[in-house]
Amino acid sequence: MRNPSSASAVSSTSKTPCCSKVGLKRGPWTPEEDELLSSYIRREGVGRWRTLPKRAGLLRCGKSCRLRWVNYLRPCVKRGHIAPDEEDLILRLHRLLGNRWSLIAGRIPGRTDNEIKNYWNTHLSKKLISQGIDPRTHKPLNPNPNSLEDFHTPPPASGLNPIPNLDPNPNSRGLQETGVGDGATTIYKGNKRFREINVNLDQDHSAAFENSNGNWQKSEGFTISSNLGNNEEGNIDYCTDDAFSSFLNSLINLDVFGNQEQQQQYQRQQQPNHLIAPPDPLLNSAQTFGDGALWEAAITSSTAAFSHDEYKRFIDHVHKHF
DNA sequence: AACACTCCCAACCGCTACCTC
DNA sequence: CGAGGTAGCGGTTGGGAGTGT
Repeated sequence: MRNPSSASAVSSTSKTPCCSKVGLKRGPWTPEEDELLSSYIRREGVGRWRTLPKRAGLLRCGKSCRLRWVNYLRPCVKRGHIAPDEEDLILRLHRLLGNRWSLIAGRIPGRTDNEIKNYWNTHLSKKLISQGIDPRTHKPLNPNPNSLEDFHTPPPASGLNPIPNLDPNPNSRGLQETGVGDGATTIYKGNKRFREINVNLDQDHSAAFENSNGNWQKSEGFTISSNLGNNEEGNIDYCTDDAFSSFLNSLINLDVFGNQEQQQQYQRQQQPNHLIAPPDPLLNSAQTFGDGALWEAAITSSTAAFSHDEYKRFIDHVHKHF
């Protein structure tokens, strides 16, 4: 969209981005270019982005082609408005993960990191600010504890809003080609890059609620449960041997139940003469985890079989924000 | 109708980590 | 082990659409 001129000017700096080469087109993609790229990838598959443009007959850099495919042309990309349940999930994931857009996107079927990032920057961050919440830390902008009631938001009209059923068609998101939207996402643990299979949130939800009816304390201990690994169709929706994924989902589920507890507490408080501000669903877990002791215990438990370095980056974030 | 302003989001940039030789 | 190439990430930009005056 920037620099809609057909050929970019070569940067005057020593940096020479791949698409700044003379003769390569930049700016908005035309339908013809989209078709060229789509048909080529349908034929040949993704990968080798560097040489793809030439082979596909495109006057674009590979980087631009990849972005166009990942963010727009992939069949599994879901267009349209972010649903309220998706928004709720983004908020919770962002509080857990920070600006790890690709990691967040990997858990919201059909949404790209770019889309989520844009939505966050244009909608959710402003929404949180309007509620008096720091969008970076999810903590009150005003640290004065006496002002907590000012930023508390009323509970959702529909009541509890646990991790939603985001995708009515479980087959609509598959394990496809490699790339950001391939049903897997790249995550960083320490200095290592890992490929992580997307979690089917529906499965997680059912597992979470199953636990809630029975023994959801399993989640608290972040035990890596093999029960989460398979669904009835036998699809690999959950990477059972990826403890980090399991751990993250445990956090999400724990977040849900943190909300549940707070919501129930709030409802109990909604008796006459109990005009206490409702708990902010966005702060519940922060409050639940309080000084981070529970996080520490949970992380220690869940990482028993893994090196500390692998989780360091994630834990740093957790400690920073909780 | 014309202009100004704001918002949205597709696309690009710079950086980092991994891979290959 | 180091250099170069590649892929992917988060941050940022800016044109177009929408809205207000």
